[in-house]
Amino acid sequence: MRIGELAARAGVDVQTLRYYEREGLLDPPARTRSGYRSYAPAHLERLNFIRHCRSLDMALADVRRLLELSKDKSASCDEVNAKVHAHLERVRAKRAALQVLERQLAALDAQCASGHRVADCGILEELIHAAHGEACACHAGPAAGAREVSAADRWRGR
Amino acid sequence: MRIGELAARAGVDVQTLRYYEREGLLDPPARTRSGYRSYAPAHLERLNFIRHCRSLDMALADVRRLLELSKDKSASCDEVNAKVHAHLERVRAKRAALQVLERQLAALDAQCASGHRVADCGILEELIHAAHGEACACHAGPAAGAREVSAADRWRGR
DNA sequence: CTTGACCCGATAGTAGCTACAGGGTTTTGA
DNA sequence: TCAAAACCCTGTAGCTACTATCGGGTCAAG
Repeated sequence: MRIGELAARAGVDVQTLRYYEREGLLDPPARTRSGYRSYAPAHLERLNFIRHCRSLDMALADVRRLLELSKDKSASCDEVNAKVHAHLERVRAKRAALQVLERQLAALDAQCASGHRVADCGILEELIHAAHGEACACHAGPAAGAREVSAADRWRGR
Repeated sequence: MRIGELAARAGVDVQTLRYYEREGLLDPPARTRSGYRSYAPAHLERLNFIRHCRSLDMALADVRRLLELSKDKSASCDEVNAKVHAHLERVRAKRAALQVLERQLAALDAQCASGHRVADCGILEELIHAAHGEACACHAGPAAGAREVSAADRWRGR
């Protein structure tokens, strides 16, 4: 199986496969004489596993570790459980933060009266006004929850 | 006001301010003879506006546009309204996707029986099993909703 | 006059791809 | 038989919104 076929079968981009190989998630396949990658069915299985984990929004580093762990059948699976559980908690936290954010934006969106000029745009006014009250960020205003979104946006990087 | 003070007052990193300046979000301030940045109070106001928009998870490109628009008081505010509304819709979609994801992960997490070895780890088994059923991605399986999360993760980039 | 806190610009790194550029190879069909 | 199209290769740069580090300059206190 050449790279294009594997990519099509798994529904990913060819570039992504080369990227996974570079990152050590997919074993380097055999090569034809002309240097083309030649994949075995096992590669497709592994790739499907990776994509499934990614569809659950797991970090590639975690996926790589799960792949390692799954090789050693006699190893303890505590780490697997912990990883999945920790990931669930992060997703939970992020979803909660987005819920707060959604409410704030909905309120902002509702400010849009029929003012057609920027001069009396309720949204801009609200944005500027809120910005004033928020300076110094040393109190727990309504934006405190949302502020965590930006941080949470990077949770996979930790 | 030097950069350190402005950063402290707005609760951001000094580097972030230099970044905002480079990106055209903050006007270049005056400089002292030795080249230090010297900010006016207006810079703090503007910065607070930016940080408030960011706390609502808006993209910097959108913030930059809002700043431009807010200068011309006689301009139409349709674009402001549209931007905020579109942003709200993206947040809504992402939150919904995360909700689906959360359910899937919770189910996965519940698979963790008391098997202590990888060989009989319910989670790994489930991950591998699900990956099999998912190949080709041409049907709408339970992961279809979650798959949008990864895509949604990049919605700001579009 | 030295120590430490501050500041400068430039560069590189983060996650997970995606999109080139500038080549070589294989397949198809006229 | 040969040309075009479709595929493949490596390497590099781009995306977001920062953050960190480097090597050096400046300033205030003691």
